Amino acid sequence: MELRHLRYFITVAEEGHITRAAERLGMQQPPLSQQIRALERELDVQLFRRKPRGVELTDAGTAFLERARSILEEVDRAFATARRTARGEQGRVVVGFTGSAPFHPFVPRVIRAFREMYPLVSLVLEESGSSELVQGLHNEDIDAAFIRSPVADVVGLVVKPLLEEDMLVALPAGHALARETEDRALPLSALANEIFILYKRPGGPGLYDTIITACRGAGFSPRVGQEAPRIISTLNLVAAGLGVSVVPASLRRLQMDGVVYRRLSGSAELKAPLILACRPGENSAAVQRFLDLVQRPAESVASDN
Amino acid sequence: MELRHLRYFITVAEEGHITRAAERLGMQQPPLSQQIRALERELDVQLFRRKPRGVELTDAGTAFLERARSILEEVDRAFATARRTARGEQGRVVVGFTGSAPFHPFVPRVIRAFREMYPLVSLVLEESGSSELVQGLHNEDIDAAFIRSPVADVVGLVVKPLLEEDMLVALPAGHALARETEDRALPLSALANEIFILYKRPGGPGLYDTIITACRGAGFSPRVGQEAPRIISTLNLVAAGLGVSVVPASLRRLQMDGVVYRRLSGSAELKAPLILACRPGENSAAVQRFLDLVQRPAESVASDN
DNA sequence: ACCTATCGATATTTGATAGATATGCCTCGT
DNA sequence: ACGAGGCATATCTATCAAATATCGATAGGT
Repeated sequence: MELRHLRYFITVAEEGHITRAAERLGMQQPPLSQQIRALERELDVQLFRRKPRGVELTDAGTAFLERARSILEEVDRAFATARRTARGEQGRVVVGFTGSAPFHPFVPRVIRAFREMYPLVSLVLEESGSSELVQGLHNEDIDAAFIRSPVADVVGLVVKPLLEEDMLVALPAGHALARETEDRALPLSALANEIFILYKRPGGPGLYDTIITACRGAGFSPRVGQEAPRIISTLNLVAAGLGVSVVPASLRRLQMDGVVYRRLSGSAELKAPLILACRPGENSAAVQRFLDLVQRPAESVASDN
Repeated sequence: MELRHLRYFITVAEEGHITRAAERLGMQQPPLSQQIRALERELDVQLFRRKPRGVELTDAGTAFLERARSILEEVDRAFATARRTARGEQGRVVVGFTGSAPFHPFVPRVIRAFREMYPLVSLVLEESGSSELVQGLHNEDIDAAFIRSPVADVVGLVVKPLLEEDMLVALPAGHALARETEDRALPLSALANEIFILYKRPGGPGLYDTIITACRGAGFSPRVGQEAPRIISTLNLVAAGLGVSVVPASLRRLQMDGVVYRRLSGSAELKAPLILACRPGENSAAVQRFLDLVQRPAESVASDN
């Protein structure tokens, strides 16, 4: 059996008339009669009762008609699905991000834009640590990740800097340096005697190294206090008065009681990058759409905090 | 597109290898390659990535594979449905019966047997008055009906007597005739002075006429009291002491408080028939199965009450 | 690094079969 | 009774699926 038989059968059933159906199908009556008979022979079921004026569905024919229609519909749907999947309009994209990434407005903005442009793509979001994200990319558990800094084991991954943002110092509310006018930039060297609460990623260098290096550049070697497993937890420690921290500017959105942010000056190298990591080649079209969308406006949006 | 393309596609997807798939399909590799390409061309979607050793589904191909499989399954189901419907193993049968019919064990027995033999046929049961049932047969609302007596407007319907059963007299519990030993038959003439509560069917002769005729044959003209719209309601009136009634023997199963049944003698013609009515020709196979099943064992079961 | 086996693509031929043409036969309506 | 309408049958044609032969690319062995 072929779909042709179903198409013919449906038309004949709808017309109740082989000759008219043949006309509608753009063919002659005899071959249509033959194909219908061939279908009946294969089914070993009489689908039509031949009447002197036209044909009429048998009960078996009626039952078959329903099914035949739904089969053709499903064929159409299968076509549409394949095409949409090929075009990246349908499918699944798993996006990972570190805890600090979504605070930069770029990330939620681009995710929202993607959902609007490709509503049929199911977008799975996963927050996790940078090393887990990199691992996830290798395992093909995730397709793309927003991370904060170049990672060690990114060999075999594509890493694209999206934007850089300034870093702020986060001070406990009662701190001496927090009393000054907030919007005046603080020289990094002013923090020489502070205890630093830093986010230390287990596997490889992150913002940690960036900060240490910047401090050295400002002429002091920072005293590092407690380390926290996630950026947000460092702020909890700052709020508790255990020290100061240096965090990406977008974290300012996270208004925590007991934490005051101040801009830093004289440390041009103290920037927090936002990086997109993905697997090279072999990405599904939907993933490719996502990557394109993320990178295209990245330049224009750039660092508008 | 034809089902052939789907069959080929699925096999290639499963083998990941065109040459092996061709082998499994009992054909050569080049035509299979061509058909796959033709499918891709029609879809305008690449379904396979050609690798040096075999082929590999693309994401679109994976999405399409699922659908393709379910389409072929649905085709199989459509075939099975058509065949079963043709054989009468699937479909719908609407059976009507008058209120008194199901009390004869033959009716529930045959219905149960049908359900067991043809579990895929949805059997709809409808209790209704004889004239409504006849009307329903004409309107094609019902396919077969168990009725009690030859009906007037059965023209155009097939009417098949299934069995005959004796009739009993139903007496009020306190009645003089009810005091005698119950299992001794009562001559019909003994009821000469009783008031008869009879079921009077609006459209045509029924048991009503049978009873009147039998009484005349026994030498008296019955005094007819209240008439009830359904046989069972006559028994309510009997229980209330408003008179006696004559009902099919199977109604004995309906043990009502205040009603006593006695056999009748000397009235061979006083029989209650059970009749199967249906439309001539043009019945669905499932209905035909039902009619066959009802009539085949009807002779053997006959009148075992 | 080269050579060879593997496997898909391409080119050409063959064959099956869907479809066209011509005609027959049955039924209904006039 | 006759003609028109409509499906079936018979025969022919053309298309397209499949077979055969060959090419080309790649991976893996030596």
